[in-house]
Amino acid sequence: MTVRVRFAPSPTGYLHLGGARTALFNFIFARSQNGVFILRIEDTDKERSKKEFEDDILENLNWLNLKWDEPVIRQSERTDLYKNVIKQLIDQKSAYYCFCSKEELELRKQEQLTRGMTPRYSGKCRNLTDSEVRDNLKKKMQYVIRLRVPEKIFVFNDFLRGEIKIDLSQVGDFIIAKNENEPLYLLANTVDDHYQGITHVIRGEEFISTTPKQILIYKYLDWQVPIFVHLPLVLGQDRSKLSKRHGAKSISEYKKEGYLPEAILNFIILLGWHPEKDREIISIDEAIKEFKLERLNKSPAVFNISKLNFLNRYYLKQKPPEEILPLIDFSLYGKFNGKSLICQNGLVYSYEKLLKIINLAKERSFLVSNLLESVDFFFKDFDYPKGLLLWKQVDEKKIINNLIEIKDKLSNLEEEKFESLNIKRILDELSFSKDKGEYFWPLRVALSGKEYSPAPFDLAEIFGKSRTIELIDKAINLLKK
RNA sequence: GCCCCCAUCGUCUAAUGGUUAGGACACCAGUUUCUCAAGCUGGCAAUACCGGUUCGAAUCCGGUUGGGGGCGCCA
Repeated sequence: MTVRVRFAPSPTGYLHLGGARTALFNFIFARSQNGVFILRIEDTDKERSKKEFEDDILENLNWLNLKWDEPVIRQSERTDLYKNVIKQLIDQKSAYYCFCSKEELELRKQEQLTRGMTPRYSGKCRNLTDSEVRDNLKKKMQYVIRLRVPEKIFVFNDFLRGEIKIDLSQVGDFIIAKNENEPLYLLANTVDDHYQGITHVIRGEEFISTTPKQILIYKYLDWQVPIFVHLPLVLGQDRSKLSKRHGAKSISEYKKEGYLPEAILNFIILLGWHPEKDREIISIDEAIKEFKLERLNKSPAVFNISKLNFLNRYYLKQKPPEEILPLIDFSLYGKFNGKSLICQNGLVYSYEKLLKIINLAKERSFLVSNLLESVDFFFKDFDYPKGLLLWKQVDEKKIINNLIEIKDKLSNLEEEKFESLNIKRILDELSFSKDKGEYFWPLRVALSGKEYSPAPFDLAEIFGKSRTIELIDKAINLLKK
């Protein structure tokens, strides 16, 4: 039998890390079994469902490269299907009309709660006769449709947790539809899982307690019950469920901040699953090869940003600069036309030079969004305090002298040899048997204006001969003042 | 309050009856270096508690405690 699994989000919020993780486990399981991964949008709640959220979910699943195999199903487009099932359940007396008012129910619920009981429906409308129901409907009384729940101990099997026992007498007859045309989650979800031939329901642990209710629907309709796999939850730093309402960041926010999809996927797959050997860096393709449902964890995982940051740095370092370049927003630094960058101060950087800059910068940042911050001196005129040029206790005159020496040597270096290796050699020769800092430090400050930066010879190559000389002159003049 | 789930370093986790309880992140130190970052080397750090089963328990069983989830005409 072909494995068929689904990710079934409701479009009532942006796709967040927890949702992406559920989608990922479904996706990986499907791929590992040569199965089918389905995306279903559960938009039965017309009040809260928004197109904006649906678009966000689709867009970000695509960005994460979690591609679904069949056209997207929207519950709002399948009302006929639910209608038939609701009718059948009523006809066979598995479900019934309930005319109790919301106020009445709320009152009873509060009463039960204060008495320390689990709130449940009394079953007041359970045994209304057909004619009573007809009369009430004729009178246009407000109603809902409830499922008849037997009072017995119900046992079901969870793939990870084994047998779970729930006392149905504590559950009570629950609402499956607002009316003949409007199913609620519990019903719509079950009907779709059945008609879409879902074999494994892989979803969050928060659904464990509703599972018996859903299985009851399967039983009433004589449908094959799928295998249930309840994933442990992802908890926030405060150890509560990571959810939209708790301000969990959306995937699109992570994207905007400069996280790479590879890093996010690697991060979330380790939340509740681990490959057999001690391995932290794992791609989705590798994970698919060795994925086994059995190795899924049962305990919740606390979300921890520093590991995500570590992974992002790792993947950023691995990524060739030409793949990073298109991800960068150059508008902060000048006009980028796809080939070269023209800075506000008139400096121009070719595509090749931008790649070199990215190579230097990616060692110093773990996010794409602030990648160029550490090397912004390339793109603008900058100032720095005179004292920054000084190295240890070496006096100003010596530093001026050294900068002049460097300048002379570099001036003599031919344009086409103005490369990092050659420049480094010159600096090494000048500082031979001396404290290297006397030469490297002031040049580095002259070229970057910063206390911390990449190596001066790398900066010089990218700046090019004339800009390098210009910046050295600027430093010398600053010292002479 | 009631029901359900869970329990190994601060965090993510490995070890499915026999290991000095392993790895990764974070943190700290050393190394490299003109600076920063990266890299490399090392260090700190855990089986929640109490009983039981067993020659032997992180692992199996019971209880306690702690954490989480659910108890909607939300999903």
